[in-house]
Amino acid sequence: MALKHSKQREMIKEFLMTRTDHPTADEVYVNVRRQNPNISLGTVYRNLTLLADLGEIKRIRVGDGVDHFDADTSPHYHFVCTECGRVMDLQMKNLEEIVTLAGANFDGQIAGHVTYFYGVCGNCKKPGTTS
Amino acid sequence: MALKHSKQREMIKEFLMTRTDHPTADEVYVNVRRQNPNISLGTVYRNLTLLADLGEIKRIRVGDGVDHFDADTSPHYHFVCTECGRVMDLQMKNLEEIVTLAGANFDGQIAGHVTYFYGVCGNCKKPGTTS
DNA sequence: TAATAAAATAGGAATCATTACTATTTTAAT
DNA sequence: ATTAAAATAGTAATGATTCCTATTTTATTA
Repeated sequence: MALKHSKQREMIKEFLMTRTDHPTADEVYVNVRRQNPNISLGTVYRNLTLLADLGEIKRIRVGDGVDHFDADTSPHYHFVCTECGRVMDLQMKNLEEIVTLAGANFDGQIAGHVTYFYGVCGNCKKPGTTS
Repeated sequence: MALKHSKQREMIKEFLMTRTDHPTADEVYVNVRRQNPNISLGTVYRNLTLLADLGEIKRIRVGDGVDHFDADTSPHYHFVCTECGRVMDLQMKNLEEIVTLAGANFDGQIAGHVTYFYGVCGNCKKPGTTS
């Protein structure tokens, strides 16, 4: 833990660590405001970006137009439910080898890949379960 | 070709078909305006969305905050250059089998995957080449 | 401990991509 | 030719995110 965090930054990181789903900046804002009603949305954004730059959290983009954040920085994949929009973790091995495949007929230098999966989550599959 | 396209819609699709890179809505707008200086940005957006919904073009999201569009609707992967931001095609086999891997320890129904690669493109690799 | 400097905040304004709205025009159908 | 449907241009609205600035908090130093 190189940098000493401000109170609000610590709060934001703590909150993220309690969550296995992957909140958006606004969700972080709404929740953290319960402990600190004065915190501003700008502060949430600034600190999420800072934490992501430090590598202490991860920014997740799954094409829904909103950034999600994850306190688990270990490499893993995500699933987005096309019904409820939730983003959840997937238990599966890393696919780094596909970078080699991708580089085989390509001129440039491939540094990495982004992969996520989509479909209907376990909750939405069960009819009548609106949660 | 089920639906008869309007003049501007046809123009947009034609333009996309001439491009192997993957223009954004604004790039489409700027270019198509050369043939029809009166076309509005709203029309470009509306028709790109319509064409994508019809399956005649594909919307590509590579996490740069802007949608790109591709007239090639066959399944293939993309590469984003972290230097110049360009989005280009990759020559490689489809990885649909990873959906099975992803579904192995997952509760829901996985319908598909999104994968793209990033790194430095051939052009940006060569130092001094600013193009 | 008081004074000074640096870092961070709250709150609001600005930005940028995209979508929505509406009066008008174009195209199709009768 | 008349009427109805579809699409457009142009502009306003939206929503996520970033930027700006006066003020506050925290750290540093004498």
